[in-house]
This record gives sequence, C-alpha cells and structure tokens, in this order.
Amino acid sequence: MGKKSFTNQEIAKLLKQMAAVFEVKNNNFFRARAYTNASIAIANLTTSVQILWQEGKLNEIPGVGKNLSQHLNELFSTGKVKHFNREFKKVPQGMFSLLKIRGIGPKTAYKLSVKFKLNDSATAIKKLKKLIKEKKLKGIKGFGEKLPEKIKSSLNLQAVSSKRMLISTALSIADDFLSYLNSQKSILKAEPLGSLRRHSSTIGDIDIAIRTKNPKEAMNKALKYEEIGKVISSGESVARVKFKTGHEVYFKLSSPQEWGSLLQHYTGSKQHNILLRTLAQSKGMSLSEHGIKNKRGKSKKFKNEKSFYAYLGLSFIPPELREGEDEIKSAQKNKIPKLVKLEEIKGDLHLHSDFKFPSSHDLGASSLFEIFNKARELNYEYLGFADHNPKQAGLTYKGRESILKRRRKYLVTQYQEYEKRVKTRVPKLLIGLEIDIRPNGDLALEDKLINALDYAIVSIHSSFNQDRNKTTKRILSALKHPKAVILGHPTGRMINKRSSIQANWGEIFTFCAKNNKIIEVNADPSRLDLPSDLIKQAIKSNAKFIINSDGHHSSQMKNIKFGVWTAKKGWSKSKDILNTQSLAELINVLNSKAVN
DNA sequence: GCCGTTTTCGGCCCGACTGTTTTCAGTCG
Repeated sequence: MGKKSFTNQEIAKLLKQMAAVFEVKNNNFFRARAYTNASIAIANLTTSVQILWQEGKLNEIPGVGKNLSQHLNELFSTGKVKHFNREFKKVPQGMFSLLKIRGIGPKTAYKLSVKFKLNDSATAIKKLKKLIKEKKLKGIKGFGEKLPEKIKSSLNLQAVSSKRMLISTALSIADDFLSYLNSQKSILKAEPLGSLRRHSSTIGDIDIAIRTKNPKEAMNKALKYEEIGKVISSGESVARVKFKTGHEVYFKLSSPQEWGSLLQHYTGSKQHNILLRTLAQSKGMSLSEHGIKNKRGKSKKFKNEKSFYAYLGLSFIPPELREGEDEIKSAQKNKIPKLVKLEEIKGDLHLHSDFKFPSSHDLGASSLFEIFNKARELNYEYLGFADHNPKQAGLTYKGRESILKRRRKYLVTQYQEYEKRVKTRVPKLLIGLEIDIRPNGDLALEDKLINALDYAIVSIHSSFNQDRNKTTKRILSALKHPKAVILGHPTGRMINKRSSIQANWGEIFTFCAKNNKIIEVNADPSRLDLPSDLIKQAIKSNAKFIINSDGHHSSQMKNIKFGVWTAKKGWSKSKDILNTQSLAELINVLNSKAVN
C-alpha cells in the first residue's frame, strides 16, 4: 500500500509525468496539455490539494475536471492511481529523471531512455553523464556537437538551488540589478516582471523588463552587470543569466511602443495569459507580447497595460490578481475591487519590545525610541506592543503579574519621555500581548492578567500537528476569550520550512466574522500568514483582518508592505483591513466583547 | 482531459531561442 498523504508538488509532478507519457506514447497532444495545465495550476496553488479534496472542492482547481478529480480521489484514498501506473509502465522509468534537467523535455528524455535502456530512474542521470563523457550521444539523430555539452552544463548548474526564494530575498537581489540598469543611458526604464511583480509569496526566477529605444546597447549593458556569473541564453530581445549567487534572472527588452504588451505578457501568470488568449480568440483576436492582432491580421501596439486590457473589454487587473482564477470574469463585469494600499495602513499592533523578562519566546531587540521613530517615519497613528506572554514554568501567578506591571510601566514611561522630546505626530500607544494558545485551547495566561491588557493576539506556537478537528476546536476555544481579538499568524506556516496547521478554516472565518475577531495577516516575509488564498476565502465569509509586521527589530517594521501585498493578492479592500481605520474605530473593535 | 455569454462537441496560447538543419523540432516561459 502506498502512502496517502501528498503535497501539491508531488501531485504536480505525477501529472507532469503523465503529460510526458501522453506526449511521446499515446500521440495525444491535447490530452497531454490538459495534464500539463492541471500540473501547473496545482504547482502554483497555495492551498493543499489534499485539503480541497477533503472539502469536496477539487473541481475548483482550474484545469481539474471530472476525470482528474476521480484520479486524485483514488490517489488520496488508496495512495496510488492505477491508470497512472499503467501509463507510466509504457516508457522506460529513467525518462522521468531526465525530465528534471533543463533543456530536456519529453521527446528527448524518451529518445535517450529508450536508446540507452535507462530503465531505472535512480541511476538514469548517472548513466547519462557517463554516456556524455564517453561521447556516445553523438551518433543519435538530432544530436550534434552542442546538445551533449548543453545537457552537461545543465547538470552542473542544477545542483545549486531548487527551492523558491522568499519575496524579500528576490526583491533585494532585483533592486540592486534594477538600480544598475536604471542608471544606464540606453535604458529608459527597468522594472520587475513575473511573480515578483505579482507579489507572490515566493519567487522562482527573477524577471526584469527593460524599456529602450536602443536594444542592442541596452542588452550589452545589461549583460555586463558584474553579478552575472553565466549567460545561459541571449538573443536580440531576451536573455537568461545566472548570477554568481546562483539565482537565475531573465530579462526582456522592448520599445516604448510595445511596453504595455511586454509588461502584461511577462508579468503573467501563465494561467492568466492562457485565459486572456482564449478570450481574445473568442473575439477573433490573437495576443502576443508585441500586441493584439485583430480579425484582419492588423496589429495594435500598447504603450501601457491599461489600454491593453481595455482593448479586450476588461478593466485594469492589478498584477497581484493575475493568477488565472476569476479575475478576468470580474474584469469583464467591471467588478475588480479597489485594493488596499500601503499608504492606508495607520498602525502596527504586533511589535515586540526590548523589555527584559522571562518570556515564553524571543524578545524584541530595538529600543522603544527606535521603534517610535520608525513609526513616525511610516506615518502611523497608533502602535501596539504584543510581546510574548511570560513563561508558565518557573513563575507563579504573582511573578507574572509583577512582570506585566513592570512592563506596562516601562512602556508608558518611555512613551511619555518620547512624547516630551518629539512633541508632534507621536502615534498613540496600545499595550497588548501575544499569548500562546495551548494544545487544549486554553490561553497561556490567567484571565485576570489578560483582562488588564488593551488587547490580546492569540497564536499557536506548539503542537502544530494536531488533527483538523482538534486544531479547529483549539482555535475557536482560544478566541472565545473577550480580550482575544486577534488571531496571530493563523496557519503557523514558515515558508519552505514548516507547513500550515490543518484546520477547518471556513468554520473559523465564519466565527471570526460573527464575533468581531480579527485575523492577522502577518507580514514577516517568511510567514505571510494568513496566506492570500485563505484571505480570499475569508473575505467571502465577511471576516476582517489586521496587517502586522511582527517586528522583533525596528528595521522589520517596513516589512508591513509584504503583508499589504499578501492582502492584495487575497482581494482585500481597505475596509477589510482594521488598521486602515481610525484609532477610534480600532479601539471600538478591540473592546467589543460579544461572543455567541 | 478540459471547457462553454456564438459551442455539451470540437476546439484547445504565442513567440523567442537553440541546435540541428537548409525549413524545422524541441523546449521554455
């Protein structure tokens, strides 16, 4: 019996392999493409497919229809799909390992694995390396001098990095390159494309658009950037390079006349573009990165994206929403919402202070003055400290009470001191706490001490692997406390490190909406939690959010932008976000006590 | 195998780049 738990990446891989088999064996190109489309959709999905299956929502995945739903059902129920396994047996197993090599697709992988009898996926790559070394690829039809070399260099480059990077990492790499490009005379403007422009939580490759009237010179300059370690490919208008750090960067040149189409095309997502082209097709038009061809084959170019979308009868779709879900249908009906903006954020309620005490988790590192200064820089109207609750072990109730009293005094005294010194535009101070939700749903602090706070953020910091029902009850139980108004980093995920807890989010969102509980969008780039797909779902339940930095250092307060981007990707409007509201409004919500 | 505001049948995104050819196939985004 196979295992019964599958990640999205594992499922995407299975579908990709099926597509490869169909492409080389069954001579069914469109069936192959259907599997490829589903594979891409699943690889980009932030919700676990297995959870969607549990909730009977498999058909909500674009590209997954009746048949694939049945196959996935079989996969989750029995640990395997008989149909898939039958198809896989039609090709040498080594073919699937070769597919991982950049530059080798289904046709080449099949050809090589048949020719050299690469029947074992575990040894196929090793054997291929040996064959290249012994120059045995030369005689094969379609293989000249360069292809073996290309495969060899792909294999050498491959080992470096496989995981997608955090958006914060990608942004800092891109920003350096962009400022280099933007300082070149021949370059009018350079800006990010792809998932970085769509503000995805993780980024694969860094894509850059370059606007120029002199493409030859611009390409020359771009390729001379000192961080470039290797040029993978380069033509007149596009190039792919590898930085010395191992990161792959792709850049694309265009004239000002075609700039709108270029931005649109390479911002993607791929799914979004496929849907756009299907729409264009139904209108007798044809899309490319150069423009739109009408029925009579006449081309129209676009200087900006707005006119491009308008030509297709669509209102402008912000990059954050271009994920190939329902954004095109919304744009057709002129129903794209006005998304929340960074400038609308009026405060941050999840900051950790440097007050020293035996805390259950890590303390903040910056002085309060540094934090107040930063808050003024960000034009905040209010500011809330939510240090972790004092330890349970080794402290008595009296001990905890005394700690929290001293903490309040420290915060208030420092604040008054700062007010005296600075006088103007000093944000209002709120004193909260981030309290652990214990495995049984209790809060890790006595009621009386909780009630003395302005507010409490309640968060899970332990026992992440409880089952779905237990976790759901645990969270709801914690939120029943009148002071527990904010659910901190709800899923507990750490991107690339720890997966989300399993819970019935629909039930939690409904509860929050009904009882004025606020869901945090934690802006720490390694969390981005609540993730955008769940934000989108929660908005449908009328739940409200607060975007917090969770800063343990004043320099992290500016991370709030990552939270805003995540909220945007979840289709949030400013009225969905509590900390776009005035202090009076905020306090009103923090003090509302009704729990049914 | 998926999908639907001309369709539940009959279509299925488009172009750049590379390497091998000499007009095209494969791969990628």
